[in-house]
Amino acid sequence: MHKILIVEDDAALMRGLRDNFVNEGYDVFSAVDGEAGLDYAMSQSPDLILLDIMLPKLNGYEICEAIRREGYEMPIIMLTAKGQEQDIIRGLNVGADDYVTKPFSISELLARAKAFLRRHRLADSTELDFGDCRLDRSSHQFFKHGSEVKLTGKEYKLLEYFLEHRGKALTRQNIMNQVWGSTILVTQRSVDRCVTTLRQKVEDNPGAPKHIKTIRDVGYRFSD
Amino acid sequence: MHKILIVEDDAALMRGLRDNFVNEGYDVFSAVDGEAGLDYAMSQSPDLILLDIMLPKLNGYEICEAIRREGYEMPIIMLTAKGQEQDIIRGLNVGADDYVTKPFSISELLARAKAFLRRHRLADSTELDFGDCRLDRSSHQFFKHGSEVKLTGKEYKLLEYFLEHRGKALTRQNIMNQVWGSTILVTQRSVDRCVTTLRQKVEDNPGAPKHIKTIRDVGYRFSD
DNA sequence: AACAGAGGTAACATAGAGGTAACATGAGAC
DNA sequence: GTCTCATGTTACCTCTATGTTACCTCTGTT
Repeated sequence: MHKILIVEDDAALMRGLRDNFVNEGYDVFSAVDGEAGLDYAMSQSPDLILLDIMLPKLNGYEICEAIRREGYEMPIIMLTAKGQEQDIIRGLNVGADDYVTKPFSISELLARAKAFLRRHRLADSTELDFGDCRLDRSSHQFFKHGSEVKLTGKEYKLLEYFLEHRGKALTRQNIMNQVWGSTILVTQRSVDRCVTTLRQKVEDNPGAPKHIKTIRDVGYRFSD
Repeated sequence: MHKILIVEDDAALMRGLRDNFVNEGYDVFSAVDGEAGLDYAMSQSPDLILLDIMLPKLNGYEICEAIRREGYEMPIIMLTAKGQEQDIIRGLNVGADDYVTKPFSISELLARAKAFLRRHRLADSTELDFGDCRLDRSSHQFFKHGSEVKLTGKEYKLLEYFLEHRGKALTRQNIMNQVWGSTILVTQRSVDRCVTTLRQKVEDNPGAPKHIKTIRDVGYRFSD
């Protein structure tokens, strides 16, 4: 079941959108102002966001920017009343994936949303390899040099997150948001600790890690 | 510090705009006719331009067009007395990024300007190149002649600052404010020391630096 | 040439970031 | 209930980045 967040302050439009998406079998959550929308996006990490631009408290651009800044990567579709080029460009610049101009056809919007969700799912390759290791998501197992090494839940999610962002510098905050979820309050040192245990299972020489590198004052980086 | 150019022939409006932007900490430059505005834009390459349409000598459209023709890409916000759609479209067609219709609210204009400047910063290319070197911000790595050279946190930030201000004379005070942060109190000699270590990693011949030049009695300048 | 002042840089001191062991807590299995 | 294991927290230790100082070199001025 896909979770969809709709951020829209026009009650009538909201009702229409909600009904249609619920009908298609999505789990719909709604927010009527910018702040609530941003809060929800951060804490619940929905699979897709429909985002109006003109909103009370925080506008759509600001929300979009904030979401991306925190490292979330779910698709965002902007709903814009104005068709002006500059609005669209501005939206795309702050990290939106697509936009529709009001008034829009619901069926077109549904089609676009479906396409994003499908693509997102397909992009998940079931096997993630690096070095002589393999993470198999279908069986939820990790193999090193051909034999299974048991990972705990957090270790698994952390490794998965690293593998989906190879080569990128990741801050502890990014990692906490994505692996722990931003509703959970844990110390940043918990990230360090989990990294340590993961290194002991993943690295040949955990004291001199080859894959999970520390970037002082920043966070970590995974390299193949 | 962002440089803003205001081209406006109405003295009262100019004063109001200037005061507000100076208050927000921008470096404001002004021109009261089209020719002067264009000259300034070309020679100083400000970070943002506020451009009135009705101007003596050259009108706003002509200036905008000329700036873009010369390859400059800073954001331009048009100030237009007329709200007619066609003026707006004409402005966008000749390369403006946004417009506000007089009379406009100063705070709205400030917000838009801020958004453009911020986006410009975010849209900054993730890779910064010079000579045979490359700073990759997404992975937080520095490469020289194709192989990685490790930079410390300060060295990284200092190099990033240099690269964002190539060719400009930077005083030690500028550097301290931007790289160390103006709350941190350190000796200016700390800047020298950091420059030295950075040179040893960046320059082929640190004793005779090619990129990080000293400007006696002033500070430093970075050149490609 | 002598000097003064600016900047380069080696050497040292130290704060603080991160690794990690040890302990605490809490949930699920049985 | 008890046991076990995952995971968060704390404390301690190590190591490195970085600020400061001191001394040297270079440059420009008289």
